[in-house]
Amino acid sequence: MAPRKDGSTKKPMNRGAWTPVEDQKLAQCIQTHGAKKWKTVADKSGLNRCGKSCRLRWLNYLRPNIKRGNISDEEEDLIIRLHKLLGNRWSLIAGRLPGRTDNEIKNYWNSHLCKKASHIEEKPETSTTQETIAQNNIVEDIVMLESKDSISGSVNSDVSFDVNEFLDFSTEGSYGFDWVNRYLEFDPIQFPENTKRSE
DNA sequence: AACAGCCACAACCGCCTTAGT
DNA sequence: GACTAAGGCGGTTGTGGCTGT
Repeated sequence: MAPRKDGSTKKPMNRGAWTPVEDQKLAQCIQTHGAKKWKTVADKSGLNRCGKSCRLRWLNYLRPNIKRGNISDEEEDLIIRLHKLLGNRWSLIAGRLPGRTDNEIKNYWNSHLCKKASHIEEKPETSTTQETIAQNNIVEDIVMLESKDSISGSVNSDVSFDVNEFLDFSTEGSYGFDWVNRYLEFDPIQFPENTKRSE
């Protein structure tokens, strides 16, 4: 077997499905060391798993407040809309869906929504040039906001929403749908002022 | 009942970015 | 500024379960 790219040529790491015992050990270790120092967590847990693997397991499965399965129609609709805006930026999309992981959304997209979306794509009755330009601006806004998490308040004077509110999905109730409705439910013909920024 | 094909999901891989020195 | 290790992300693969024949 060729040496792994991560440089670990020594003792082989555990791979494959996680056992309940491993989950328990990992959770305990994260409680002690925090969910950030994955190298430390991997070392101290004694699981013989790499940091990456621990991180993935925690983020996708063990993390508290995680929602599993039963993606609602509302969430599904949001995923489709966000994917139309953001493309395969799964982590960004997941950031708008509290309790959902990028991996889960990615899987759900690939297995459920990919065909559905391409169906919709085949008859792009609502896609106008104006809307496309507006959507591109929204994507730029989102990416920019993600990179400016230290800045509070309005980043772009043309964008009339609060950044902290925009990025705060910590509360179960907020759900993150308001902002997207504000963006996505506008009709460029009915609300031409929404597309002004593209001029 | 047995088998093949399909589907869903967990996990891994490799690349890129970021942080630390 | 250069280098290295770790983290983060998207793409891909492996596998178990389900369904149809």
